[in-house]
Amino acid sequence: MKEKIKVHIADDHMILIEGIIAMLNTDKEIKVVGYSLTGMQVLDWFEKNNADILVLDINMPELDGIEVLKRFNKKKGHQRIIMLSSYDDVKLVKELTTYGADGFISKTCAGEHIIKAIKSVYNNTPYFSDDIKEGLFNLAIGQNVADGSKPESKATSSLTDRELEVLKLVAQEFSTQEMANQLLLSVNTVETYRKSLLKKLNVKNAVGLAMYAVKHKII
Amino acid sequence: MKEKIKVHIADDHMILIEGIIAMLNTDKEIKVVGYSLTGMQVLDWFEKNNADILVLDINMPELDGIEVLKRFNKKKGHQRIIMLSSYDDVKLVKELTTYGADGFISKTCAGEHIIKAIKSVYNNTPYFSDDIKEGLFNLAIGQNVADGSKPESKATSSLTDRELEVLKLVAQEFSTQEMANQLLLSVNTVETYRKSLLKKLNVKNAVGLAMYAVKHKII
DNA sequence: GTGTGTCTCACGGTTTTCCGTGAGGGCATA
DNA sequence: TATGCCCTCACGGAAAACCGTGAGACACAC
Repeated sequence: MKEKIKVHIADDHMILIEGIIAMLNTDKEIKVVGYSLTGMQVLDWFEKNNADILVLDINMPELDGIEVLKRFNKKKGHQRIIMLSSYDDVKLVKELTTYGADGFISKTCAGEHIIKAIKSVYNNTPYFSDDIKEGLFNLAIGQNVADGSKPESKATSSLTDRELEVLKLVAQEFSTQEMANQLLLSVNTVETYRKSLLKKLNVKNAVGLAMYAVKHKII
Repeated sequence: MKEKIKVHIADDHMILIEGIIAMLNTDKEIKVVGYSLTGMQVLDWFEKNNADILVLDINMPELDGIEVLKRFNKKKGHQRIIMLSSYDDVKLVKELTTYGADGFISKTCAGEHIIKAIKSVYNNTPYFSDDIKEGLFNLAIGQNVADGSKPESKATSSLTDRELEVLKLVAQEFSTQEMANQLLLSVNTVETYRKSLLKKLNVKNAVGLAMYAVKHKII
């Protein structure tokens, strides 16, 4: 009998982790060897231990799955990573694959997909759950395919400190005037940052900024 | 041997449901007799079937747990309801208990708490998980207890169909003019809905609306 | 049949956002 | 030292959002 596939699970919901463990343990070829509730825990765990597969939730407080993925990639061994997405982070898929994600499953799909995904990526075959595929398809036919994602995500981390501050405040319903007071800046200056953000993030208005902040866990 | 406690589970994440089922089935006194992925499914299910306990997620698309709870209460039989909260909906606890919620558990706590909660409320003892208790405590000492939450959350699910449509569009960066075109309405009318939303949801601007939509999984 | 609520629209006014453009100072690095 | 990037601020104008108020039509419930 060959060795079992060693899996580590990261999600901020203990209940979900327990559920996945219970499910995975019904499969003879898979063994859960650890879990983490935060991004930091994941990195810590992999300092001292190892697993073949990391099932990684995108949405976690503090250090989110995206950030973990990025840091992981740098010193990546032979581990494969499956991203768990809570809402449809379809736009992120392309970007995250470049960072080394090997599979995507949405939490809304049945648990058996996790087992499928694990076995698939373990055999070097990327796995995408059906709704992710569908989302990608819709994205492709709905708008231009070969543009947005790249420059948009490229800009993602190219925000300056001030821009980031303003972005956070915008997403908290503050007006330009209020932000100026809070940051001890001129209203004009805050407006400049706002304009810069609109352009960089390629959104139409403050709502777009707020949604961006949510998606990227800036707030 | 006495009859098992019949449980119905409602959550929009299939994986979570499967996990909870796997866990609950390890307990001899509990039996999962059904599950739902949406609020509507819950109501439909209880039209034809019955359970002792309903484990109800607060955050579900379309008809959320709060609304289900309200409608449920009206024609409630002897069922007990345990609310599953994903983020700390501490402010809602008081209100939801008045609507008939018998227990609260946060998804961040271990799964065994669900079992405890089920047995507890089945014996007519309300159950609150530790972090919910802690949250309530912090709320109590941190700020005034008996204020805001009521009017704010009361409005929560009392949005009309049109308001909900507008809310969705606002959260997608559409301007009033664009919404008017899309909904075949006058700009004035759309503005009316927008104003109504601002008041009902007690937010300051479009960003507030968008954030509300995100929190309540309307988009 | 009288109220309650939703949907629809209007008007006038204030405030805020959005847009373009320009510009000086500081700091790093090529 | 020159180039580039960031931070800071300004002005003027167009567009949109925000605010209050009122009102007609329809439906449903008490």
